[in-house]
Amino acid sequence: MDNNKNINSPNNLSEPENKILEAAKKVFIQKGFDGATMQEIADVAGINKALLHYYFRKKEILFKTIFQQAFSEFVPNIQEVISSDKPLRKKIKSFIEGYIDLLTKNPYLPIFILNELSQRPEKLITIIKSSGLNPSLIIKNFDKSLQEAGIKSYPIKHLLVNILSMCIFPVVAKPVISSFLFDGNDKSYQLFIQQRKKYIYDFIIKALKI
Amino acid sequence: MDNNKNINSPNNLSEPENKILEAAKKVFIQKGFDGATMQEIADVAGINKALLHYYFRKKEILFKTIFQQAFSEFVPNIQEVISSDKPLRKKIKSFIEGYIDLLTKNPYLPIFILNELSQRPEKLITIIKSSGLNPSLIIKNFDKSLQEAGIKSYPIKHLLVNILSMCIFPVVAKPVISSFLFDGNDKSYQLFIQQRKKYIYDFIIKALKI
DNA sequence: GTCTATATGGCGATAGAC
DNA sequence: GTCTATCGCCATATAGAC
Repeated sequence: MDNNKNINSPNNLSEPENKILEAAKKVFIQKGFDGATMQEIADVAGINKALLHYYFRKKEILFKTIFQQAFSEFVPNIQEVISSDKPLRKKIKSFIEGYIDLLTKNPYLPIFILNELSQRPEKLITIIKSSGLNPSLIIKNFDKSLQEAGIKSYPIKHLLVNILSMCIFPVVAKPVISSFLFDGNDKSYQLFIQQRKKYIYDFIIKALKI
Repeated sequence: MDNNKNINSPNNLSEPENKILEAAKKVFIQKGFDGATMQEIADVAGINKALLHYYFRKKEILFKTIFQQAFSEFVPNIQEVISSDKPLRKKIKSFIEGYIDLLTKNPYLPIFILNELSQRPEKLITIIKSSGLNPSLIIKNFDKSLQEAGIKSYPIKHLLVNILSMCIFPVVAKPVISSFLFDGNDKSYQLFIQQRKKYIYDFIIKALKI
């Protein structure tokens, strides 16, 4: 029996379980699967290694739990935005602003996801497929919006990838961009990212001639 | 004395040194610093661990050598393209096509660079700074081209990042894109990447109203 | 230069007392 | 459930024969 329920917790997990997950998230996202150690996760969680293995029998099990959680955070409420009944321009604007805010709050998330996914595609692809994301529905809704706005000349998958690229890549490539374009000045880089809300939007609107 | 020079080699390195570098590149790029082992590198090179340490005293030294080499491959001849005297549209077109070809040939390169750079920014930033890339010169030349083409309304750094994002991100995010947009079909994904040469170009040209 | 053998340490994982 | 102690393994790195 679990005599250690945390009544104040929003989920049904015991208190150490929550501390472990929080610690594991921090360590895995910062160092990746190979770079993270169970010892460090235990230290951050304020428990010892043995207890870690008591709750999550293997490193891989703990990792997959974290990865799944991270992936669902990384995928925003795009479905919601796209299927709303706002005009197309508003939809695009909301999506960009929301996503850049999300990325600003979780700058390590995308590179973690993308790197792990590159190194263990087979093992992780099932996890991302069970994320509840429905790409064909998104495509369908987005396509409808484009049709209504009279845009037929640009393929929707490329448009979708263009938008995502321009939002995510600058966060993933922070070290290069910050160093080469802003002399390592973090304030300038952060400002640049915020400015992108406007400039990505402008770019897309002009490209689509809306 | 080095009694093992490889006369046929284009560089000045001994034969085992070249085999080691080739093997290390393959392993490091595929598995990252933490995931790679000296044993595997030695195996791929067809030598033993001890010899590895004879030539490169520490894993980190070998890694930095590979990283530097990888980074200079990852950074294309952008300088050359930008400072040529072709019209702006041609410059943009050449750059996109050349870069996508480069990325198609080396699809693991960008995620390797970006991930290692995220995890060890301080240690690697000096390496990328010594890459010979001159960003302010590129900006300057590119800016001149834009001025001549009568484009003043869009900030150059954002434009530069937009172009790079749309080229690089789809390669970095291959597992997600392939799985979600193309049902895991690699042929379809590869075709998509090739199509991007045209669609990225179109997108930019329209956005800039050239 | 190249090898075998080994030192040394940290890793994931488990045993077993409490 | 939580701890200390420890196992077995594999990592980087070195010693020393040839």
